Amino acid sequence: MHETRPLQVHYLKAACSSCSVLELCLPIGMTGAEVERLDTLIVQRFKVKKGAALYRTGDPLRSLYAVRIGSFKTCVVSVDGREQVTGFHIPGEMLGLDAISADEHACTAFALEDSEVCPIHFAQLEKLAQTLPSLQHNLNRLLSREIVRDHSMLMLMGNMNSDERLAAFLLNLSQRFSIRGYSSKEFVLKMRRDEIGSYLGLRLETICRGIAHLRDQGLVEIAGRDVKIQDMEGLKQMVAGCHRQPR
Amino acid sequence: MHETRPLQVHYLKAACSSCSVLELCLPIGMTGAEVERLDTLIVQRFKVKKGAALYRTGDPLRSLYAVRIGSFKTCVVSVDGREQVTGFHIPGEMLGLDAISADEHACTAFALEDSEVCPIHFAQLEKLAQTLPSLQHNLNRLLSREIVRDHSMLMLMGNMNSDERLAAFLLNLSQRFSIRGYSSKEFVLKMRRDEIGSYLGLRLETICRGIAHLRDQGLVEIAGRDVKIQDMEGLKQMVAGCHRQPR
DNA sequence: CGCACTGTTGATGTGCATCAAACAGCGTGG
DNA sequence: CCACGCTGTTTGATGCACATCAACAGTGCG
Repeated sequence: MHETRPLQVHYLKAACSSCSVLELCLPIGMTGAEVERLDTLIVQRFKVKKGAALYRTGDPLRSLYAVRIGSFKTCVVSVDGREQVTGFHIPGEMLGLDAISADEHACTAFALEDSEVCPIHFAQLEKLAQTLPSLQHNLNRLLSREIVRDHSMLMLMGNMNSDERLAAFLLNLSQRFSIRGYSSKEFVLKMRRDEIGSYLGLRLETICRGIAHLRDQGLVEIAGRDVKIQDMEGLKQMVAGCHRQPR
Repeated sequence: MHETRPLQVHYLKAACSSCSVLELCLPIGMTGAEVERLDTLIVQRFKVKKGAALYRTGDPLRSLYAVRIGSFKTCVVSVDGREQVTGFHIPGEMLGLDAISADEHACTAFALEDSEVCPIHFAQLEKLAQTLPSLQHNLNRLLSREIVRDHSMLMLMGNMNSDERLAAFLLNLSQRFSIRGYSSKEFVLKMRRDEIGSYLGLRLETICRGIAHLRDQGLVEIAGRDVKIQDMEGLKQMVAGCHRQPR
């Protein structure tokens, strides 16, 4: 559902000097010299332990973060402490974009496993972007892509039944892994069932049953957190007629 | 739910020269001289008839649009033609931000009534933004604010029951009208029940029943499309404990 | 006036939440 | 080594919120 368009990987330069995944985020389409200037913003990568928060709702916006290794979930939390997962993030994806709105983070980002991020000082990024049109353009696109992604999620929440949501979720993950050079047919879920459930607007039990349904139809093979997609086309068809009542 | 922070109206200049509402969108915090330069981008406002599309999914991105008069809905449409309303837009709000992602519009914008918009040529806007840091910053914030708004909607879709969703919807509209100098307690819904339903992930009948419930509790008085909020605090409490199971 | 569109309300059905119980994996400590 | 507690996953039974189906009322317009 998210990021329906693949990033233009073939347009990339070596990218952000030594980083192996940043080539998938900000520097798309920038020249080597430009990327080197972007490089100066990134003071030092750092690690985040599994379960730890990279930032929390209300924290002042200092940096955006590019995931280098590992994975994160972002969630908004209500007054009474319950959470809605708003996204999962794998290497090459950017965290913290919603903080630009009010100069403070509007959600909390938790590491799903031991992870590593590149902080990108935002004030400096904005400043640099003034002199690098392509950088500015990429930032705009990154922000806009997040909006498109969220609209797809709204479509999912408003119009799809539980099995379709699950299929869409798996397809989306598959696609994102594929872009990053991992297998699109075999991967590992780093999040728990209840986190998938929150993300998709369902209970964890419903996720389990959905998995069973997809398995019964021979579409996937899921054991614990290991996923094997057996019928990609079948999954896609499931999402294509993406309404409660196909009639 | 959306736009939880009011725009900084008191910081404004006369704004976009002669325009009365653009002071609420892009030029926030810009100097008079800067606004005049922004002004050069807006070649001519134009009208959109009720029911007509301002742009459609797949249209190339030429301009962003600021709503000057009237109102719009934006929707994404699935293969089989059904739609999910992703937002409603009133004067001073920007349309088309999701098109930046791929240089083409990712949704369709319909006028809910006879309306008027200011097209802002995007390529020129980006170019101008290079020399006007505050303009660039405002664009970034606009994009980010849309992301925050969408995350609130996801929270709503994932965690609120039908009556709470309706209350949140009315409060949000109220707040936005208030920011724009209209009454926060009395306003007119420009959209149909089924459009509200699509937006909130509910059927139109459920919207009707929700309205009846809020009326029975003495929170609002709704006749047709005329809304009078009678107990703002009561509505807010309804949304505050925003979960299916307050326990 | 007649027709199309929109909104309201009632009756019925169902998809998913909820409640409950059992199981699998896994590290810890006796 | 096994017993254990803990976390996460799976599956079954039941109930409810909302969808669906249906009938009708109000409104506006050619």
